[in-house]
Amino acid sequence: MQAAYDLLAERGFEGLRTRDIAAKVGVNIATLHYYYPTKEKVIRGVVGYAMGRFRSTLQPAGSPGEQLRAHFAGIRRLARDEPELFVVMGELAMRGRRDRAIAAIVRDVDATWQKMLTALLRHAAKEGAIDNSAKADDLASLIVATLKGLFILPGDGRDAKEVDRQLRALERLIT
Amino acid sequence: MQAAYDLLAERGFEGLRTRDIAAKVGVNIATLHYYYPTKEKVIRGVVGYAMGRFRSTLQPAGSPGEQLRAHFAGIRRLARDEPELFVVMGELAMRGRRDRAIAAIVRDVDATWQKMLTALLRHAAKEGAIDNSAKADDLASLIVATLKGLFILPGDGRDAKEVDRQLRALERLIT
DNA sequence: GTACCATTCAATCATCTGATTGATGGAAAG
DNA sequence: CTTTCCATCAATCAGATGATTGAATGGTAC
Repeated sequence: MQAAYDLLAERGFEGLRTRDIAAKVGVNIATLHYYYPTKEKVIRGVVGYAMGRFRSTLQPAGSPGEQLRAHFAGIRRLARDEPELFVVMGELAMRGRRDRAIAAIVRDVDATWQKMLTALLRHAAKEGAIDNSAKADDLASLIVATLKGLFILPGDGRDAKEVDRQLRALERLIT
Repeated sequence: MQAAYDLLAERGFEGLRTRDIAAKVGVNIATLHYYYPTKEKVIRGVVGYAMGRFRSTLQPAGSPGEQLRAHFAGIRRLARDEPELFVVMGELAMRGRRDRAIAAIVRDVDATWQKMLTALLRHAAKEGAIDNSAKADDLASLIVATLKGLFILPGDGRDAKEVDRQLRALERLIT
């Protein structure tokens, strides 16, 4: 799974080969097929691995008023420490267009993310930390879209400074 | 180019085959290779085709104060009328990670988009239509990221209503 | 010691895929 | 009419690719 995950991040679905996965593990192709009968099964495994990894970072922590900022900081740290994760998420998002099973999983993670953000925004609004003119769930889905655009898609703002500036602009808009 | 573009939107780079392109045109593979010696050349052609298509929608129009809203409406209309374009842009963005030439082109289009938005925001700020506490270019790059996340990546908000709500939330945040 | 089972591998298969070749037909040039 | 050039095609190639097979290895149970 680790090898497949790494190769998926490195070459995308376009360049993912069962032979390469087996080679990276240092094992015969037949051995790979012994555990994962088809390439599809391998991919399913990787999807679970990657999504679990992302899910585990969604748990909010810290003082209520600071949770939103903490969440952004957490995502930014994740992007710095494990950039492959966002590449894989992009690959999965794209593949979700043509693969119902993957689409369902991606949708599920998105929904979890958005719900968490919604709750977090409601909290912050009650404390008066943010403006609550917009409905929390609308704002949450917008923020999710922004963060995805910011971290999943490769863009101009790839250097840490640029991302920092963009996140600050986002915080300023919300609060 | 049209056939290759359509197939790229339909199957992604992962499933793009020269044979299928030729078949879609109703022509022999050798004929395709007669005009485009390699698959790479075909792809370059499609990139130019797609990016030109998007670029042509970036020209702002309408009364100064309404240009921002008009821009959002234009993107939304484009997403409705030509959803393939955004799929292709997503494919290109992803491939840009592994293909310097494509990355440069994508970066260029992004920069054009962001500059246009920056100018548009400055206009609106002078008119007092929007808050100008944030630097225009920071805000512009943030908006580009949001729009990309909203339209390029497949998400929960695929139905027109959801997108409408998200765009309205974005407008409310900015103004 | 023998039978059984899980694991691994070298070799191989069938198909896919980008690309090439040599031939054919037809239009333009002389 | 003949020559030349352009466009197209059927056929084919070489390498890649997902998957399978049958044999070998080593460990466990009886």
